[in-house]
Amino acid sequence: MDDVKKLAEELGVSIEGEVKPQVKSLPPLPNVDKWGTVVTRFAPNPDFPIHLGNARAAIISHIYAVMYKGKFILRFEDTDPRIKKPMPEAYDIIREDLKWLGISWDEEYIQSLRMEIYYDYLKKLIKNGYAYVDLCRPEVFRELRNQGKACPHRNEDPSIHLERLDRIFSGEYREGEAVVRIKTDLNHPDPSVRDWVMFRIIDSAKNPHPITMDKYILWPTYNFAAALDDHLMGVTHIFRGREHAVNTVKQMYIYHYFGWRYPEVVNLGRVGLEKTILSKSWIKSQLKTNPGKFMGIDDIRFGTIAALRRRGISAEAIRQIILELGVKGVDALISWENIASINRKILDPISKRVFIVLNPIKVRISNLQTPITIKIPYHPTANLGYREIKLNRPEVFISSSDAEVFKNVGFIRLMEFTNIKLIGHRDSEIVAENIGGDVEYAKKLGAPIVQWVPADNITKVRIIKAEKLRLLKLRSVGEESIKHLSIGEVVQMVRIGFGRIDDISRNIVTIIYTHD
RNA sequence: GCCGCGGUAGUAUAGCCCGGUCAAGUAUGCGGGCCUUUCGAGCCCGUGACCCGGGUUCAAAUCCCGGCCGCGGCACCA
Repeated sequence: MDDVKKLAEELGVSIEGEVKPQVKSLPPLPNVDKWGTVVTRFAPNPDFPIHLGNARAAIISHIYAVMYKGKFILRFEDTDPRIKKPMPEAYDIIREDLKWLGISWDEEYIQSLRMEIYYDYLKKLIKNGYAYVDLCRPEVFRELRNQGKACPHRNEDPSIHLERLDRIFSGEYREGEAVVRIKTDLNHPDPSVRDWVMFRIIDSAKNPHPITMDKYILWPTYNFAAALDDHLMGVTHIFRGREHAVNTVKQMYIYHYFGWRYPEVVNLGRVGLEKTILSKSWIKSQLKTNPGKFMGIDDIRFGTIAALRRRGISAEAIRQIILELGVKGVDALISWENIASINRKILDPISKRVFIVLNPIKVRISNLQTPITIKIPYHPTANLGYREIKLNRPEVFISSSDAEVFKNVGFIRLMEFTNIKLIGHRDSEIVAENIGGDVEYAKKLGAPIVQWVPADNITKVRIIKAEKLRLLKLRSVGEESIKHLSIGEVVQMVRIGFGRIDDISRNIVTIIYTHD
């Protein structure tokens, strides 16, 4: 042994398997010195729980805040009670998901609770002639805007607009009848930038907001609320999806009018997860039209954080994957192979090993004294304790695929127990003889080492597995100790793969298949 | 159509700003070996990539131009 070590040293090879940190670090942030303290934020829309793509912005923003000893803010952007109506439970689910991901925040804001602030600044903009209340019909405005022409209301005196604003507040206009626009460049190459909408009327009696109910009818758009808040909250670095690129251009106008400095922006590419559904709106519509076909918002075929957690993917694995993607603006499709490999390495040292047999075939063993109790450690090296497997009668189950091998080889080792020799088989039953001996003997015989379960002392196990977009349910049997695991625990089903205990009832344990 | 972003091995990523040290690093996958009472983990070795075409330069993955391909935006959504 020492010779090996010495040789390794001479060759400059490490045989200690020292833990390479391998923690990929993020590149430095631009212009940190010009801002002083780094302030980042994660600003989800609570219309649905967050998914892996959202988590990317959250994790990166949080890590940078920590890296620069700055501040991290959580801000719920819930200013559309009509089209993206907030889901009341989502606020808490998102908070929980973030905590689970290891993200903590220094400040939290909910935009629907900041309406008065938005109105204040809106009035300032109107007063100074930077914004106006537009009474044109949408089609009319669009027509003019596409030609680079001003709508007739644009050049009216600020006092008129202030007055109209009051009338909006008093409910004189209905949805679609008035809108507040910011004055930008009517010849901007991107028509959507031209005098974009800062506020619109939403009939909150018809579409009450879960937090403020029908208190407000004039709602800021994303671009107004986010732009204002980023400044008011002192955000210095913004990480958001590429789809927001134009929004930066739009929001600059507000900053320009107020004389503020726009934060540094990093546009991130979209994240996809192989064979998984990420789109919030898609998931939402599926759950609405086919509720019976799914396991809920955390159905393991979805890419929500809740789903990944339920499947047995660790928060650490998600963080590593996200870190590996870096801060590029290119889209990335994460493969399950990669995620599984990372997750495996995290779970392998800490998860219990248990015996589960798929498609059980009974093996009757002669020359075996029963009852007998076999004590097996839960983990080969980590100290996770032992479980006992009781055999009252000399009969065990092995999987049908192992049974086939047994028939060919003639010998097999029941893992951690004993070696047996094939005597014969009929129908769905194998007859064998206990020949005893240790692992070395099994190796000498060329006997495969397989997991097994006592035939008269089993726990029924249902394994749920995501196969692309289908859900497979595998029926199997496992050792009795499985019943005593805790829900949420991730175990390694020996020679099958990792699985998370999803449910334990008197007669069946449900395990969600994580990955190989 | 218009505006914008990007294209490094099967997949993901480093390098590109500040050309040479890049005959391109890492992870995963794949092939082989070792270890191991798992088809898991670990350890060795190997495999495999700069979208295409021009230009600048002594020198280009890196800079410039053109093309192709992919993606995003063009909402009274975020």
